[in-house]
Amino acid sequence: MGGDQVKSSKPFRGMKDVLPGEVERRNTLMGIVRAVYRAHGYLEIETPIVESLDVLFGSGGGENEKLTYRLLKRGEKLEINESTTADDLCDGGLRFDLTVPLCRFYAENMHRLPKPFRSIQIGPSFRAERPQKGRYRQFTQADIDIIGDPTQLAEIELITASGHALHTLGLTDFSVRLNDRRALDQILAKAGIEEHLIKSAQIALDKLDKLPPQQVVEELHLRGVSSPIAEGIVGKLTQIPPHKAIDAMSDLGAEEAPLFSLQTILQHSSHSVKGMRVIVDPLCVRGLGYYTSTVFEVSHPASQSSIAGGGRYDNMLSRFGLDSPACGISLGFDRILAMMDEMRLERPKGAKRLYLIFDPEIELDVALVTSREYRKAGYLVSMVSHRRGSRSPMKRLATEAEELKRQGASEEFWFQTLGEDQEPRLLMH
RNA sequence: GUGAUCGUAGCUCAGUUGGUUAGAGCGUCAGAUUGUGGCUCUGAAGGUCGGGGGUUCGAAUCCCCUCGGUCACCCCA
Repeated sequence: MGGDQVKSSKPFRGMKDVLPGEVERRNTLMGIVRAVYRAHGYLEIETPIVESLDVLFGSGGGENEKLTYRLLKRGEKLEINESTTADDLCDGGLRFDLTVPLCRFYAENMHRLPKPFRSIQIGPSFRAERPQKGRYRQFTQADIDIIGDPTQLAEIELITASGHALHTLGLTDFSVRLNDRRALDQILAKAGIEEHLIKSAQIALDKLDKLPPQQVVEELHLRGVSSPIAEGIVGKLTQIPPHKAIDAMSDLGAEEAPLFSLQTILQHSSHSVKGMRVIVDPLCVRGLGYYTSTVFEVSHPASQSSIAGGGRYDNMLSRFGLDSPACGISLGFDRILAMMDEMRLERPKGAKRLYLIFDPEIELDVALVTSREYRKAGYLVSMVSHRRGSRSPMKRLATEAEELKRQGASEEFWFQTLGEDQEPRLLMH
């Protein structure tokens, strides 16, 4: 080490350290989500954070390729001199979501899995984007997926379970926007938009809930849609009354199959969770290319960006030679946490943390026995060594407890000084 | 990836038109005091002013580059 310059201790760009109090809180909330999902019959799995680029870019990669962290080949396979493109140098990458790995996992292990398979996956994904509020380069997703159910029952179950999870976290007033890509495709085709522009046009139309219509018309034009068509379609789509979306979509040229599907999902999921609103929104698009029909997005007034999203991706398993329908929804865990922080939602009381203050010179044995008893009784016990007569540790303990609470911990803090107190006394809650 | 903005002690920030040894509060450490624990008093430690280069007699302060944070776009959890 001698002579080396001191290294920066900051985390890598876009990455975050997580402090003890935050971890407490994350674990608590994650536990709630996990418990709700398990109660709905889902089974938790884990997949590696690294997948081969072949798997990750299986189809239409597009935007994903840019956002993927790649792993250099190792050893002799790494031929820097003869390689010309990044992809020649790399064979693996960090997953950018949990859906692609799930499909690979299912294809590999389906013989040992129930059918249909309801999975839970909670873990980090990585995207090489420029960091921003509510956008990190590493972020935690909590996914549930159903593989092997082609009916709308899958969507209904997913919406119900994730709504239930959000509700159990203490959230209300969130809404699920629901759409079917096939319907929007049909509407746009009917409106005269050329086949190859439909995808692009949808991305522009997705912004209608944030931008003024005129701006969206301009963007459509930039993307190659002629002005009269752009104005026409924007005009019609913005006039759709929320409660008659399905009828309106039918009038605009959407066919029966997707509309019936939407109707079924809407009907059975809209009253399934208290505090959750489900609406059909013909403008809900979602960027990921792999969705085939149903898409949904969950938003909350306290968060600018969506807090969950998902949809049906019936073709993805075909990458692995399977012909299975699949559908899933992903909670943006970090976003939900950040939002709940800002809302200053009341937190459920956590465990009791006890500082057991003792004099190491005369009471070590008593302290060890006592702390074991308190642990058995359910306390989280920290032994605090403090020589009798020296400065009281109370201030330090109080300050540290406050810091933990600031970070997000929700436990009660207790203390007991051996030789003085007969029982734990409340420090703060 | 494009654009904007910011970056001073562990934390929150001051720092006047560039001018002598860069400040405060909180926290930390030491000592004193306090008979109901986190009070009070005194003192101390702690800063390559994100990093590098330039302009200048002289830069935290002006210019360039770079790294990092924040925000918008893109896209998305």
